[in-house]
Amino acid sequence: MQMLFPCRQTISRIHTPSNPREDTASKIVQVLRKNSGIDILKHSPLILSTLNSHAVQLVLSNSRLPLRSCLLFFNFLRENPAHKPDLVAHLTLIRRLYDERKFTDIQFVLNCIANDVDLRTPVSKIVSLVEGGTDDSIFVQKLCDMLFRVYTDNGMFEEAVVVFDYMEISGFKILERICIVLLLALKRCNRIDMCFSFFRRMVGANVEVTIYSTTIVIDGFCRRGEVERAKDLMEKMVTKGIEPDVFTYNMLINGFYIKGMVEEAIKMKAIMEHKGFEPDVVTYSTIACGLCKLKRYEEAKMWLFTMIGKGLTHNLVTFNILINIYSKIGNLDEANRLFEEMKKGGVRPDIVTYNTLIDGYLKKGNLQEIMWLFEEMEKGRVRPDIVVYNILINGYCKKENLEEAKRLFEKMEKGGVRANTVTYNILIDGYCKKDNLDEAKWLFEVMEKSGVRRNTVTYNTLIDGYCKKDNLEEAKQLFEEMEEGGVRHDIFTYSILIDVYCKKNKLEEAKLLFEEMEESAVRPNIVTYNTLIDGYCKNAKLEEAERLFGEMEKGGARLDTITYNTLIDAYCKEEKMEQAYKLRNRMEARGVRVDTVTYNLLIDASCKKGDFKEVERLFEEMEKKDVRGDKVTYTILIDKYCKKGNLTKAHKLRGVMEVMGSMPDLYTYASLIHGELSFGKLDEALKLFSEMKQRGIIPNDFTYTTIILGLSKQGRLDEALRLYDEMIEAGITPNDRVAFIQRLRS
DNA sequence: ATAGGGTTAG
Repeated sequence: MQMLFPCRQTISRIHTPSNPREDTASKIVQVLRKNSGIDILKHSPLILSTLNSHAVQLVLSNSRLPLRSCLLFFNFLRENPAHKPDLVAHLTLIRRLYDERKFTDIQFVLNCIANDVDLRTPVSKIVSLVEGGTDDSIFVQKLCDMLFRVYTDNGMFEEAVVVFDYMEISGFKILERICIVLLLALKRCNRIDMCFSFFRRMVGANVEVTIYSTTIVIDGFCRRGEVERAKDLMEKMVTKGIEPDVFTYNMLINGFYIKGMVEEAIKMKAIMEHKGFEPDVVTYSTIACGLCKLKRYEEAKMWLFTMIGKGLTHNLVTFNILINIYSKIGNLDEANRLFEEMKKGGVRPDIVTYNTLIDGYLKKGNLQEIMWLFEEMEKGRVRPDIVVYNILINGYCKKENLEEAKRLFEKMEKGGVRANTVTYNILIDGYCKKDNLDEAKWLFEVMEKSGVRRNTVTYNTLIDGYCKKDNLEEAKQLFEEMEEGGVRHDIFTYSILIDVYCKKNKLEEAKLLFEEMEESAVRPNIVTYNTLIDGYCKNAKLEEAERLFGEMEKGGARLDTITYNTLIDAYCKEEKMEQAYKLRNRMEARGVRVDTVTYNLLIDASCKKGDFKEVERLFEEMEKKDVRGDKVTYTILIDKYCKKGNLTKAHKLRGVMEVMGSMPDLYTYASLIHGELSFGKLDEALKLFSEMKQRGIIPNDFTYTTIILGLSKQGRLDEALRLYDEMIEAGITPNDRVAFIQRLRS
């Protein structure tokens, strides 16, 4: 303990001034008692030259000198390296300050002691120094309280605990109120273990602990994701007669929220009600938020409506959550209505409100509304923050406009808003999805250099990028790098790798990883299962897939649309249409949303069978069930009509799809071009070909090859050659069917 | 309380 307090000086006792230079002291007192005495003293080198520790002590303890003058003198000495006041001087002043109950000033002086290595002294020594002339134990206790507080405020937690120990040994009464300062400070600094151990010391020292301190520790555990431990602590305290209150319950509910355990959070709310506590706005908001995190927006909405129904009023947070819900489910009209309602009700929207709405409108492609929101923000002096930049940069990335995304990124940094981990993650994902792994990896390196922390999402994004590019080596290396760098693998990391193994027909490897995942206590979720089921399906192991599916169903897992679609696809591919329809009906019966993909699978299968009646029936059914066709739906049909030679119908459908808001993509164009060419309509095909390129759709090798062959068949060799070069330029490797071009060249 | 990553169909 002594080590904590380097103490170089030898201290004489305070209250026995045996100073041979009482002269100096009384001279100084005389000067200081005058008006502006301190200024006179500053210009009296003769007096100052005789000043020493004892003289200072005499001056400060002289009751004829007003306290104000003492403080001026003390500060003058502090600013003067030659006359730096020693520990005794500090303590003398403290004693005087205490007599006049100037506690703020005492804290200031104690602060000086704590922050000066030369003065720092063990609490026992300080006490022995002041106790020499006083048996005022209330003063000593008060001094300890304040010293404890000063150490805490300065982040000197170990020193604070030493004071606590001293107080315990001395048999002082330690108030919970004092200890809470340290508990809160430790929690704020994320020193949760120390927070808990100090709490235990409090209990051990018979401090009258209440639910207040207990809740601080519980909150600390919860925030660190240790909600179970928090719950255990609560239960243990209940046996000691300390009952949780609304705050405690809310903290525990928040703990479950952090871990994504909404069901547990809801259970906890029931318990608190059972114990006679009314859930408040925080309780309901936390549960609603937890449901939002799980994308269960309808339930989240219900909870908030229940809250309002109970007469609890909306605040900024609940408005923001509700606006977020409507934004996420795409009902921007309702989100905007709430936005107006909150303003009318006198709740000022904040940066979160604006960001939420901007994100919602961006995903709807409504740029006009976004402009208005930005104008309103400026008027309300709400400054754009990193989150809204990330939203916009992400918008550009998802539209594959990486140039604009990067431009905004640079503009943002020039404007003084620093990119964070999320910003980089967004851009890295953008470049990965654009197949520009070099740029993605470069940004990954830039993060390191600019001191932006790389987290699990960063690694997952890049690993997925490499997996999708078939670069398993790089992916695996990053996976290992995570371990070394202390970045945790999570369910995404495993799912990404399990997927790539499934897709590469390495089912054994996938299963091995699945087991490894369970060992590292990462629980598989619906995505992991869907990935594996698809892996089995596509590797001719339908029975295995069915087995896993049944296991999930029995285990009470929430099977989702993708789970069903994956199996329906497998049945369609094996032409087991009866089974496919049976599953479709089952998903409906279980309340699982039948979506566009489900219909696309059935429509495609019916097309392949040539059962157009069924195709039409399915189309009608989609309309009735309000399932919108997408570009894949239309492309399936367009392809079918092209193959049948009904080009008029195919083009008509292409028109319909654009009216319905689905843009034709690579596959659509490929079908149409192939259709035109098989009827010798080369110019029509060329027109489509340049149209798709104009729209920024990069043709694949199949499209290039088909067009090049079409051109060469009609003797238009120059054009064929030009396209061939264009294809090479685009980085597409030519296949055997156009190898003749090389010979043609030479 | 707002932003980022993994699974299905042509």
